[in-house]
Order: sequence, then structure tokens, then C-alpha cells
Amino acid sequence: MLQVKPQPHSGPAGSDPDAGLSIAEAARRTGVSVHTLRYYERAGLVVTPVGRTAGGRRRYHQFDLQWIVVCTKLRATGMPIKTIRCYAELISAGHGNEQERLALLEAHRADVSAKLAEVQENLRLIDHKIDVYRGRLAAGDADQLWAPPISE
Amino acid sequence: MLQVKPQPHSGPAGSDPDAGLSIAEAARRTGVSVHTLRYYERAGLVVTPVGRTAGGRRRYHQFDLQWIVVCTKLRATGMPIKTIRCYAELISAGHGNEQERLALLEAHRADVSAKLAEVQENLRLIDHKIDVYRGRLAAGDADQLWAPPISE
DNA sequence: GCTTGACCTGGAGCATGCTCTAAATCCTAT
DNA sequence: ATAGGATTTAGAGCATGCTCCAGGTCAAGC
Repeated sequence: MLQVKPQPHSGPAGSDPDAGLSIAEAARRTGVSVHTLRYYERAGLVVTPVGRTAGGRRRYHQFDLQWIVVCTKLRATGMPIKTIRCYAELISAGHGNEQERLALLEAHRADVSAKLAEVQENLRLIDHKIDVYRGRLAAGDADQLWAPPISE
Repeated sequence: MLQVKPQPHSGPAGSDPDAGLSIAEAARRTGVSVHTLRYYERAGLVVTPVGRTAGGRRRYHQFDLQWIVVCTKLRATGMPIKTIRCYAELISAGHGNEQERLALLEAHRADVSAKLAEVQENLRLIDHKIDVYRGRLAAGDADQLWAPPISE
């Protein structure tokens, strides 16, 4: 859903393609607020430190944007910040821990699957209630719906 | 998943079936902690006030347990406490607002559906990453995996 | 009566994930 | 040179949903 749009060569905030993007541009392109971008960085959700200008401003490059998008997707499936940091640290540590990365992803996949199944299961109850309400309302006898006991 | 088990006639905390259950028993049967039961009550997640003994202890009856289970299912699909309170108030208000109840449930259903689709979509990315890691690890060339740029 | 454990209330505490503020600094345009 | 807006930082604030604590009450068994 979120895609890092290719830079149209001369966009706002710097036309030099190698200079990197301002935080505002990065936010716009990733769909994440600037606040959140800084928060993620503080929280350790980085694989490589984001570049800085001489004056200390962040400069986002293609790789940074791609990583941020990955973070949003992991977040969207409910992966906690801590776990994403863990994953980032593994990638950051370089080659040799691919088994661990895989294990982390598989564990998360299992969590998401379980959660998905649970939600779908409970959604059925809601659907059932909706059906019942629709039916009763159409039939004009909504009085028969589940209601609290008169007075115990 | 959570079911209100039928009372086996002489259980703990009172054998008179009409006397109602202690909060501990209600917690056990609904799978919710006693803390949470009290919290839900304070938060307005009640359709009818839970009964009390002369001494002020809560007594849970069949209807209370059923309602709590409904609450857990709504929560499990991500319905916020506030919305459940809203729903509880509608039921509590009695007949005549069935359209509103239906609208609330339909709105929630739409939210859940959208969320479900989003999670499933993003889960695909994770699955893809898992596939790639598995393949590379099996092939013994994990070096080729996504890694941070060497130094910008 | 007395002990013991369950229960009561109001309120504090905690985990998570942002979201915002203040004061200072940077940079660009005029 | 300077005004204005964008950005920086550390830290506070907020929303949600529990979770727990202190100090007191209730009730059942001995």
C-alpha cells in the first residue's frame, strides 16, 4: 500500500538525487509523520544511521525509505517496536545471523496467523448478530432480540 | 472459544443456583481477571447492574456471564471499550434503538474487515521474506540477502 | 469471638505507541 | 543581513487498556 515513489528527479527539498531527502519529504513519501520518523530512530528502528548534513539535519536516502516502509508493514501486522528493533539489529549486525532473522519472522508469522484466526472467529459472532438484527428489523419484531432480564 | 460453562449444580462459591457467582468464579468461567471484571464495570460495560449481596459483594448471574463473554469477543476483534459501552447503553436503554445497534455493529464489522485485509496484505510481505530467507539459507548463499548499503 | 481469606473502593502504576512542546539552530530567499 | 520557515533536541503529554496496591469490610470455619 505504501510505496516509496521514485523521485521525479527535481522534487522539493533538494534536486540532487544523491543529496537525500529532508525529513518532511521522507515523511510524505512513506506516509509516516515526522514525529514518528524521529521516534522510530530514537527507538532504534534503524539498520544504518540516517545521514546528516553538515548542519545536523537528517538526509534520507533510498535505503532509509525502503526500511521505513518495511517497518510500517511490520507494524501494520502488529509487530511490537521492540521486535522490529531486534530485527533491525540483526540486519545491522551483517551476515551470519540469517537463521535468527528467519526465526524472528517465522515467530511473528505464527503470531499474526493465530491473531487472524481469532479475529475471524469472533467476527462470525458479530456477523451473526448483524444477521439477526437485520432479520428482526425486516420482520418488524425487533422486540424479540436479546435484552437484559426484566429485573433479575 | 470462551464459553460460559453450565454450573455443575454444586460448584464452589455457593451452591444455590439462583444466588449468583462470586467475582472469582465469574472470572474463572469467563477467562477474564477479577481486576478486569471490575474495570469493565467501572468503564460502563454493563447492560444491567451486577447484583450485590447484602454485604456489597458482586453476584454474577447467567446473563452477566453471557454479556461478559460478548464483551471479550468484541474486544478480541478490536472494538474499543468506549464503543462497547455505547453498545451496552443502547441495549440497556431497551427496545426502540435496534437500528442504532445494527449500525454500530455494521460500522465495526467494516472496520474489522478493513483491518483484516490490511493485515493479510502485509502478511504477504512477511511470507515473501520468509520464503526468500529459506531459499537462500537452503542454497547456502545467504550473503545475497537484503543488507544495508556498505557505507552510503 | 477470632482468624483467615475473599472481596470492596479509589486511585496509582505500567506498557505501548505515538504526539506534541519549547527553545535553539539551520538554511534559503530577499 | 535578516526574516521566516524547517529542523534539531530532550523531554513532557496523551490515549488505551489493563494491572495492581492500600486500607478497610465481609463472611465462613473453629
